[in-house]
Amino acid sequence: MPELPEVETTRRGIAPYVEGREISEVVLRQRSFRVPVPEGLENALVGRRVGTLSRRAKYLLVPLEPREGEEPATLLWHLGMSGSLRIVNLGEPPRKHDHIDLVMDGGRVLRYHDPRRFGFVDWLKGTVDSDSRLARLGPEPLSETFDGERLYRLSRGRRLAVKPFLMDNAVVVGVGNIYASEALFLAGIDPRREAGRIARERYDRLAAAVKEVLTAAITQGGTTLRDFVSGTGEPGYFAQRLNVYGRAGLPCRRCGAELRAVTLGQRASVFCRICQS
DNA sequence: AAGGAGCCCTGACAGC
DNA sequence: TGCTGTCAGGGCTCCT
Repeated sequence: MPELPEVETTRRGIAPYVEGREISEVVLRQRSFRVPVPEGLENALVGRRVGTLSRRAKYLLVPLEPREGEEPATLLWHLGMSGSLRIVNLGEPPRKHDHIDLVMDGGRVLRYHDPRRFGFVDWLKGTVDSDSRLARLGPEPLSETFDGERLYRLSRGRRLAVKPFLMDNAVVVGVGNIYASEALFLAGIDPRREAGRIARERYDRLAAAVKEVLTAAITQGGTTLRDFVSGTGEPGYFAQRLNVYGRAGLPCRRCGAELRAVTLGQRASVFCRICQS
């Protein structure tokens, strides 16, 4: 599923095929997503040239250069939990759940696929920073502004468990259930522990663990990148490296104890009672 | 005000 | 075999 590393991989993968290209046609086979496709999006896009792609949290930002007399605008694309964007050749027939095509000049097509339709694409006028969804986001996890000191400071007085705290987008973005679980394992912290009662030193370790697991996943994403360009589908490349996520009832890779599952913030949380305290 | 619950959606799987 | 029920997930809104 598209977590931050996969959104980043997607951005890198599609950029060479869309940046600097003009959108010649838009095919919408489905308008109903978590946010409906804005009215008139097709007309607004055709004839626009795509600028340099960027990413914020799990949002992919597609800037559109203005046509004559128009303002710049940006597409805000979220892949939800089952969405993917890939490049296909013009004329390749859509498969089930291939909902949106952006046909680029030169004959390549940016194709959006999303079985569960938890994702969406929205149209931003004006500056990206003014959008309410982006304005309240915390720092990027791989930036210098995210560190143990920030986790420590923001957690004081907070009584919720550390795992949902870490998944709060106001604290740090892009850390979903998988990476929160894995980072807490690497840092040796029990996911049920009250956020406000964790020492500074342990938060230093947690921040480092978040960076470590995300960096490793982005590196692995290189594999996904090639598959996605060649259109052969995505392998479960990261699954083999998971220590706790999806492994409830199985032995801990470090100590052999049976991994336990609890629910925190309506999310399944797997951890090792021996290695995490 | 913090934090929990509900909602959106469909495929995979378990249990009958 | 085919049905029904449950779960998964991010991020938003709505409640207490």
